[in-house]
Amino acid sequence: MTEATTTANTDAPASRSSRDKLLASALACFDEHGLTGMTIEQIRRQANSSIGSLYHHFGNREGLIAALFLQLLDDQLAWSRTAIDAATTPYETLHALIHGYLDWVTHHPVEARFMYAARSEVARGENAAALKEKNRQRIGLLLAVLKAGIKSGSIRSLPPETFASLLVGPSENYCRAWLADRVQGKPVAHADVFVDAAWRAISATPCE
Amino acid sequence: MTEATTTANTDAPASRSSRDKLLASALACFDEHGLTGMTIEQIRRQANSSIGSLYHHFGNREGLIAALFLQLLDDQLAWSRTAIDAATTPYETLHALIHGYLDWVTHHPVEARFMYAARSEVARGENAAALKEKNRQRIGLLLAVLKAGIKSGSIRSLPPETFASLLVGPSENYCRAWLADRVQGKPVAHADVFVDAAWRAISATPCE
DNA sequence: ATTAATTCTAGAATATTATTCTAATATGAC
DNA sequence: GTCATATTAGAATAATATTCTAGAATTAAT
Repeated sequence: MTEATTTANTDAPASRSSRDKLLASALACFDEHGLTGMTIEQIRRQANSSIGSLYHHFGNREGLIAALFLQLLDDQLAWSRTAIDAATTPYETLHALIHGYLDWVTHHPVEARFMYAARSEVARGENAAALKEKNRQRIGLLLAVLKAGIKSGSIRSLPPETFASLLVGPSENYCRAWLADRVQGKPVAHADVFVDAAWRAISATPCE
Repeated sequence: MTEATTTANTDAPASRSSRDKLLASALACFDEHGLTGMTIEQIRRQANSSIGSLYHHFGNREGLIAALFLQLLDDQLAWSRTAIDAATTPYETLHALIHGYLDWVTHHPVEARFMYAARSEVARGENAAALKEKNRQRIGLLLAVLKAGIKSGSIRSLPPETFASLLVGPSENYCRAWLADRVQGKPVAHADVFVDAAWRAISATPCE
């Protein structure tokens, strides 16, 4: 579903593996019925697959949800990876991070809605460790940049565990609101507002 | 469960209605097994109730979850209501709002975890309207204060639909991280950081 | 190419869980 | 007390997840 949603797939539909079709089908069923409403039978039928095949690939319902979640998480990180790696200053890093996040959600609303809905279940299930590891990588990368900024004086000293929340908290909150139809403007349309707010929150000299 | 967690209940346990016992039991089962893992049978047994009673009060599983969610939402709003009403300036309002939120989550971790987990399901179920109405009330109150602030020049002009995210986004994000054991410090311990960040985000003169 | 090992698919059988349904019991109004 | 209504009970049923066994496809080795 990664490929299918991000690019026009040049391969014939039949070339998509059974596993991928099941993941794509799970996402579609989630969109239609919600996380608790979607059933194994629906997913299996829409993927033209069998119960046996589904359980062979994913073990159980939770495994299917976790697999979809982790794949989407990789997608999301890859989306802004290039821009983040190209950034040289803390501000550029922050800009790439937030803009990339807002942009990904704007272009993948169903995927994002699924991730918000599934995260807490994944975090307590069998694959909790895999999720924690990916989180640590992301946070580690970010904290390194910020600590350098603190030393150089461009970023003020704050409790390290609050940095991530200050940076992406407003963006995440707005994305959730958008996906729940509580606000109308696409997330990426407010990128400047959220980048600016993040910079004000952590910059030593926000008014210059 | 509301009473039980916020105050020492002076009534005898038997005085608690069957409905309330079911709600309390649902919360406990959620804590132990997660939203998708908790079963009607578990909830019924822990509440010393019957299947018929449960369905009489809540209609179905979704109704039970929604009832618990909406009750906790009222709890949460009431928690900081006094402080918010007492506030006279935009900064005081903002302070009361954020501090109250962080304080409630800190003192009601299980309830908060449940709310984060259940919100998206409630938002698409039968009780979506009830949730939307409560949200509108909260947002409306807030926007009134902010618009007055913009007119008086103390708050800068921003897209109205981004205000709520700028104010509570970081706090909410941090609370989720805390409840998922990704950070250690209690949310309310960082209240100053988040109040300050919110003020920087929306103030016309953050550096004075 | 043939065999053997492995992976994958199928779907009936089973187990688990949610929900319905009917009857009985309490509660409150008059 | 009698009626009406609300509540409780739990067996019966329906919906759903999971297991299990067998067979088909694929791969690797010779």
